Amino acid sequence: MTSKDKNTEEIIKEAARNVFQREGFSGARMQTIADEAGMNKMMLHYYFRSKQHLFDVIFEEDYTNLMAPLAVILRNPELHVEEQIIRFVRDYHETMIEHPRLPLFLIHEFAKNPHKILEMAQKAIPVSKKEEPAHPRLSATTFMDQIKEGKARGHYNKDVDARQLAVSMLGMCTHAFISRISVQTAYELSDEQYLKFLEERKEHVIDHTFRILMKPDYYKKWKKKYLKEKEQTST
Amino acid sequence: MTSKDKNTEEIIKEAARNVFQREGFSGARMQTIADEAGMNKMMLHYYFRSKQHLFDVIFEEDYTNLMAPLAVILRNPELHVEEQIIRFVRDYHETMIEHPRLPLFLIHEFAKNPHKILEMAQKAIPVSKKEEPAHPRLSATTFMDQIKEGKARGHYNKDVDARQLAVSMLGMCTHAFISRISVQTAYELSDEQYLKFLEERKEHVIDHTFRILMKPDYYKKWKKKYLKEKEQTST
DNA sequence: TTTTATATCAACTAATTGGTTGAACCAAGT
DNA sequence: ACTTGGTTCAACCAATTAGTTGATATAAAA
Repeated sequence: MTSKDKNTEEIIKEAARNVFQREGFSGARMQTIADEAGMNKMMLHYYFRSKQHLFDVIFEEDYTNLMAPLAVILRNPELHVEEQIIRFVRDYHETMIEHPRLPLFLIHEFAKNPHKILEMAQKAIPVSKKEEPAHPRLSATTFMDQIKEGKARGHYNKDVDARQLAVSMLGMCTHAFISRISVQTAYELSDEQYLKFLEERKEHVIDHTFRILMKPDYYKKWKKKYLKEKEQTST
Repeated sequence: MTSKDKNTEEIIKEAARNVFQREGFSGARMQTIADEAGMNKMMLHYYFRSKQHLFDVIFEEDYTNLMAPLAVILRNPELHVEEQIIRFVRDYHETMIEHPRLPLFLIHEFAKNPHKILEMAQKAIPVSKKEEPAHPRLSATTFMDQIKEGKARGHYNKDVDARQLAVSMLGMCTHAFISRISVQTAYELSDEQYLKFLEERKEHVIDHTFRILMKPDYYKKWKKKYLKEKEQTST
């Protein structure tokens, strides 16, 4: 039955996702996945042939569904940098609150197998025609250029480095998820409190990023406008 | 011979360190370690009994020698927060430029085995007497209190959250190391260029952190003082 | 020189773990 | 009823890998 097929396939993927994200590729055991899926080990091979293949399917799915859309925001030439940042940070947090182990999982496997995964990234994020196809890019010229422009207009700090800023922003996003246990232990937070911390963090990271990027006057103006907008959307 | 003993022991540890940091515990193979140490696999067991024990020795060594001293900076009641931040960020970068795989390695193993590693952390960083011994802490009350005081004096932004700031600072520190390949690929940097990027980053992260923390006027004053001091020390 | 303790290795064992087999099951289609 | 197709499983196999053995070298101690 194809309907039941699809179902068990999904069950397996869900279990595999959990185990892989928890243990990494080499730490994961097919038996563990089978157990958590509540079925025989054979099923995994029946539907996905090998551990490697099962992993690839899941990794690619996670990457394309969850990470790639985020990367795309920062390459969207239709959006102003400030809007790019706001959307990226928000979407990032909303996605990762649903998949808290994803950041560390992706980064770890990425580090262990850069070549293979860069290829996948290239497929998942189609490079726009104008750009050099030689090297895959993860963040964007657009982003950089717009910051240059903001400096010229006197809105942004002249001594801020766009590349350094981007790394800082990403770091601020990832760290709360990647180092969850340290943070939770250090601040003695329950799971619910930690969730609240993450929800709040979203707006803090936006704020932090803009404090780095913008000149004080422009920041104040932006903040006022931003708070007003937020109040309108929340009512 | 005890002198030769010490030597081979060090050789093994060095090889193991590399392999473990590269592959993680479950990805590492005893044979690989033996190969990279240029000796028989038996030697590893002769000197360190088991894979787990070898791993523990190295992990604890790395943690106590490299991470613990950094954590201690943020709990030092003798130092002003601003000085704490400057020293932490600098030391962090200097340490990790020497051991670029360490951050991801520690975080990954930490996430896989929080309980065991929290115990180790507790041993490595003796908790000062006044504090509640129940839960191990990674960052500090001192840090928090001083920021409160800075706000009261009107130096720091009232709406900055000390905990959020700490996570942001740590994230800004770690991310350049943890996501090296992404960053290097995105910006198309050679290894030397990446090293330069990291060297520069040190000062950027300090700057970013203070831009988040301080009110514009106070930041300007600090910056002026800071640049003057830097020029003096570099001559 | 002989003894003794440590260090080293090639070859082996034991345990783990990814992957396979062949039989049973089950739900259409005839 | 019975054939056919995909689905499921317990038991098995093969490969990998942590850990051991027993023999040999070496060099200090007697």
